[in-house]
Amino acid sequence: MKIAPAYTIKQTADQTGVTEDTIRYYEKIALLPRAERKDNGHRVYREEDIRTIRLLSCLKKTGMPLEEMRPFLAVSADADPADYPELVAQLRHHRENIVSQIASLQQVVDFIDMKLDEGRYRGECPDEERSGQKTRPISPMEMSHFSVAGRTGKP
Amino acid sequence: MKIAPAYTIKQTADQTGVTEDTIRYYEKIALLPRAERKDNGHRVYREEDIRTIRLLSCLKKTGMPLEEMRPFLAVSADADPADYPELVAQLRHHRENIVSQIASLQQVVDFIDMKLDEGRYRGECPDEERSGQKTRPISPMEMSHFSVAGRTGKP
DNA sequence: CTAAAAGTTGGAGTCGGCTCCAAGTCAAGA
DNA sequence: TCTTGACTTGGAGCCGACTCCAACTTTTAG
Repeated sequence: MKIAPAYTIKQTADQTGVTEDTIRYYEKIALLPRAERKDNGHRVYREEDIRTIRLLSCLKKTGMPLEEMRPFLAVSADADPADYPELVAQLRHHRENIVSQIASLQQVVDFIDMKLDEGRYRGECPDEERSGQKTRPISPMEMSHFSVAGRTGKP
Repeated sequence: MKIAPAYTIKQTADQTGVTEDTIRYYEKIALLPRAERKDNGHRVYREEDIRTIRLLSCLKKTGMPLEEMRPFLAVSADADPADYPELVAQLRHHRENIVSQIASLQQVVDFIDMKLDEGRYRGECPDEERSGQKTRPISPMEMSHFSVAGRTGKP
């Protein structure tokens, strides 16, 4: 049988771009499960852990607070999410958020593009808070032809 | 001639979803220009200001630190960005970041979708840190058919 | 005239997310 | 044997981004 490759915390940090301190911190606040230890107490990481840490780092880049990441990890660690209906609901909810965030980002890109190839323009953001209605689920497809909402400059 | 509509800080807060305190804070740190005042010292906001605040709020949702937003505002306020080549470079740089962030987010969506309709899977994040090479500029188009990078589960 | 509502200021406090110690353990090399 | 280096722990400190407060000035309603 094959041996599963194991990594030190330093190697893990290098591979994920997350610092050792931060990895330990995530473990401390139980965002990551307590890592396996060697006899000398040193942490050992597996491919799976590295993927998990990458996922965290990825979510972090999107501005998600650490507390909101927990549902992702629950799903990431456990076997079947279908066993936890509440978790599934949370995940769906997060999906919506992210999709709408993609739309926001796409608008920022549009904003920049506009600014870069003409002088004056200001894009709008889709705003899930405004008028408390459900976030409209904009599909990634739909998003790509997002048109400019209004213009401010002279005609 | 028409009168330009003006808003109180409260109305502005309501319309943008940014609290009054935060708006004042942004002004304090000069992220927003000092707002026009009425005779009694109360701040007055115009459509333009509201758009600017929405832009900030939009950028914030993406996890961008306030300091990084300044270039956007410079462009937003000034006339022609082409006058400031360094600013243009910064904007392009930010555009790249955002595009790659969109890709990250899309992967998170994929991750969730996978998790939701089968049991176990773990996606990867595109990682600009790893091996210091330039962020590959993934176009929004290209992104929409992002395929799953690898799979861990059953065939 | 008084009271409540909506604003102003400066400054203090809070909270999330690290980041940086100091003190200690262990393993390998000169 | 001594030192170097990679790790461990608990805890303190820091910074960004608010958030709250006290003291004050209007303005509007009753």
